[in-house]
Amino acid sequence: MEESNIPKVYDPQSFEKKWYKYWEEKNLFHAEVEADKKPYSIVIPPPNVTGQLHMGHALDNTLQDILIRWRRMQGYNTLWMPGCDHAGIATQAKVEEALRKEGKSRHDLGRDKFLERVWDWKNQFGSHITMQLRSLGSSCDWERERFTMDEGCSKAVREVFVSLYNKGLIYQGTRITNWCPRCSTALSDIEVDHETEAGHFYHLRYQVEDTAEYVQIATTRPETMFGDTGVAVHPEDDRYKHLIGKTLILPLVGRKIPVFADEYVDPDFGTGAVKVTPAHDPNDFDMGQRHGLEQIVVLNNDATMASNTGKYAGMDRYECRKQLIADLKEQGFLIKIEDHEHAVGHCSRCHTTVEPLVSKQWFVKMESLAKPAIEAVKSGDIQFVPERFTKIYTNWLENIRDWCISRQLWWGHRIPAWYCDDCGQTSVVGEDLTTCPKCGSTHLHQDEDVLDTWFSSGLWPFETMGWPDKTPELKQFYPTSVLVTGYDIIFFWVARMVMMGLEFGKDIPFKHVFIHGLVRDSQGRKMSKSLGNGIDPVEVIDKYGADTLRFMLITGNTPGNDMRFYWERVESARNFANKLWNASRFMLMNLEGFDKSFVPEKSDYTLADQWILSRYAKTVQEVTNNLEKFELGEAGRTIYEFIWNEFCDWYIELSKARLYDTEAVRARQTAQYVLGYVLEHTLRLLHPFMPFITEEIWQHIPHEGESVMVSPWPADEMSKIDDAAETNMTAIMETIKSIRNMRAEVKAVPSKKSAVVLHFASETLQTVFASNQGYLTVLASAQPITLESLAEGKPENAMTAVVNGVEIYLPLKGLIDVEKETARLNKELDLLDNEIKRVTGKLSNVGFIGKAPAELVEKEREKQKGFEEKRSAVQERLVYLATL
RNA sequence: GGGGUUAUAGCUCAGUUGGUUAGAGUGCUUCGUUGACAUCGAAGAGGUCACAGAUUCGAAUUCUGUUAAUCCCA
Repeated sequence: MEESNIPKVYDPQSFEKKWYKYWEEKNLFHAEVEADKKPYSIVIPPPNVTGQLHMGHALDNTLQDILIRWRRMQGYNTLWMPGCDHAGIATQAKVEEALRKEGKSRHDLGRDKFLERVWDWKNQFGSHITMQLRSLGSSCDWERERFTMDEGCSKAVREVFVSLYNKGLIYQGTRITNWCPRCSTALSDIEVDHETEAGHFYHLRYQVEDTAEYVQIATTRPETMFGDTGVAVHPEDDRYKHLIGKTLILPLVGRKIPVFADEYVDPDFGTGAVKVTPAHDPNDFDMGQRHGLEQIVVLNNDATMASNTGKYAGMDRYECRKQLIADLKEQGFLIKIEDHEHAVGHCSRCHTTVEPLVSKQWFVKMESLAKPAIEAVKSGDIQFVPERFTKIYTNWLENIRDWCISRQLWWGHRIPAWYCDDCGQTSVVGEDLTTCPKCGSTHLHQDEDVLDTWFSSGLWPFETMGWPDKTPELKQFYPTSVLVTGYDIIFFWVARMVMMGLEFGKDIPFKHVFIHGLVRDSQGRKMSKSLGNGIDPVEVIDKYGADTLRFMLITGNTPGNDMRFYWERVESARNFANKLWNASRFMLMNLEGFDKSFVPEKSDYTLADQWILSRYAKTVQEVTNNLEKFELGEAGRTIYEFIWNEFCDWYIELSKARLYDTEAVRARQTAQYVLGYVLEHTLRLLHPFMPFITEEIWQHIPHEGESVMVSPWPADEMSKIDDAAETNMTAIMETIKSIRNMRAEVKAVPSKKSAVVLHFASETLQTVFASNQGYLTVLASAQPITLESLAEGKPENAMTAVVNGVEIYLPLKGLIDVEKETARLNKELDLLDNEIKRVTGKLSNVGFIGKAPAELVEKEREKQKGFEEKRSAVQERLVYLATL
């Protein structure tokens, strides 16, 4: 039989690990392909393999786990596919940092040895984050765990690369890209964060050849001057029209560059004359293409000045700027320096200022891939939750530019391109190449670069299911049901998965995209390492339990919005767990004599039983509806309120009399039954949110089955809804509150009971109260209780309150404080007057009567009646008081 | 420059197709512990729903504008 002596206080440490192990041992997370079962699948947003769990992960995975556990209980064949991302730059940087501590660089080791080190690192620390996900309770199918660098994913990546290349959608080109001097690699456009910085406008003097005239050029980056190959002006700019076609002399350098006209130039910006450096600025690059200008690269990959910059060669870019300005000033080329705010690009990984740089890179042509991806969302095949993110997504895709996918790193999927040293042929093939298909030479070398990490992440929904093979997994679980992720990676990841999914998975990768916000600190700042304001979710789990963290994360916010982390909110969630814990304890302590086979007859149910069962049934409906709408926070709040405000605050109290009376066996058994039914079913409702505590309690109380996590989700409880019981119980509860209120007003001694007289408007209500008056005694300290009809004379020396259909009198032994009582009733009168004024105004408005739904008008009429009845009772009382 | 989000109780936030006496948690005040829980219970104070218009019989909720905060894109 069940154990009844469970600890007095909720102690998550004592059972969380145990249950996770139990679920894994019973293999409850695992999904087999079962063609006849309805599938529900989610692929995890793969965390960085060497990373550690932060609040964002905790939120993201809690949301996924709730959906997965809920659908699993609903009977779906449920797959949550876990895995990690190899995270090119981040992981490589970590290993390089470790090497640096040994005084080495990756170049000292060489590519192969370095990669061995990375794999060692991955094997050593790679399971760290998945262990942390387990401690959160994530019910992932660990048997299927994947890694973006594993064999299957590598195969998929090659397949996709070769296919896109053969379709002409991948090409190699010498173009301007963003270069991070610290990471020493090219970046895609979205890996650059633009920030407004305070900088300067340097006004320089460029002399017109063979004249005394000069053109004033304003630049924010004078050091790129060495790469200038022209100066552009707007064709309609009268100030410069006469110079178009003329030649300028580059200061200090003496090189000759042309003046040309281009619509791009904004005559109102700066001086209206722009120095053009095609190798170091994207706009200048475009102008250079239009006008056939030479590209002169003047910066090295580490952001020092190139050898073609004379005495500045080797200097850091900023050091050079300083020196150069000094030199220009000295030689009279500097006109002035103005303060100027401008947007500067930073590496999203390391925050170093990026350099736009011309280099040879691989690109994906986006236009034809983006089109169907836009269409899939516009047509509603893929739906964003909340809907507003649709616009963000489509706007980005509609203005998309080609995607630079090559990275000058070692850790990642190496580009499957081979170059023939003899004939120069480039071959892109799926298998490692040893002979040149063109000339048969064996002198080949593979492209040194690796692919952008997001290239393989983009294949995640289908590469994890065995693509390119036609696996049963793909057939059953692709497309996945929903993707859960933060709004910060819609471009990086979501959009790319949609494009790749449509192109290669031959279908959308997921039906819904459920977007959440960021978890910020209590001041609303982003949690970050540099600020040191991050809260470690593992610390919260250790101190308060995973259930507490989960519940805290999903309540008190709405989908798509950021939230703040407060320890007070953690405590509040913990208190809720403790409340549930103790409610269960209460039940276990009163289980003696429990008969599993006992089922009450309809006539056995008390009003309180009918009420809580009805409330429970409505809770099931509401929670299920909210989950279907992805309103997980609302769903959680609904269960919270049911458990705390209805089940604990009222039903448990109402059940006590029957439980303590061991003589009336049948009544006691009915109470045990209802208590057990509601608690056991409520635990199921709560299980997706708080898996551990619900399992721990569920296993203690009477139950069927091996785990609450695979017990059926409550459904079809409609027959339990009983509106009459709810109305009657509400009247009793309102009456109890009124009596408590009055007792508090007169500072009644808590241990002493008060006599109460109740007058009823209807006989039915009087009967209901007659058979339930014990509740008033226990919960409102009312005794003796006199029940009379409204027609009876009113008690004279008494306090008064009115609830719908009931007038409540609290006769006082001594004289009542006429002044205080009058003030209290006058306040009540004011309140009622306001309400009556409002309702009457509404009801005398012909527009309202005519246009509002009849049901609503009727409701307002009833309200009016209720308010007026109360008012006259209060008024009558005031008249009486005035006579004293 | 373009776009998004937010503005409701001291604080953090709910309020989902327009109709509630505008809610919760936390904090605050008063009272309460021999039988689930002080990680608790009871009672209470606290809001011109940012501002100005518009639509409507009716607006915290829809629309427009203003202000402030914040984010994304360029």
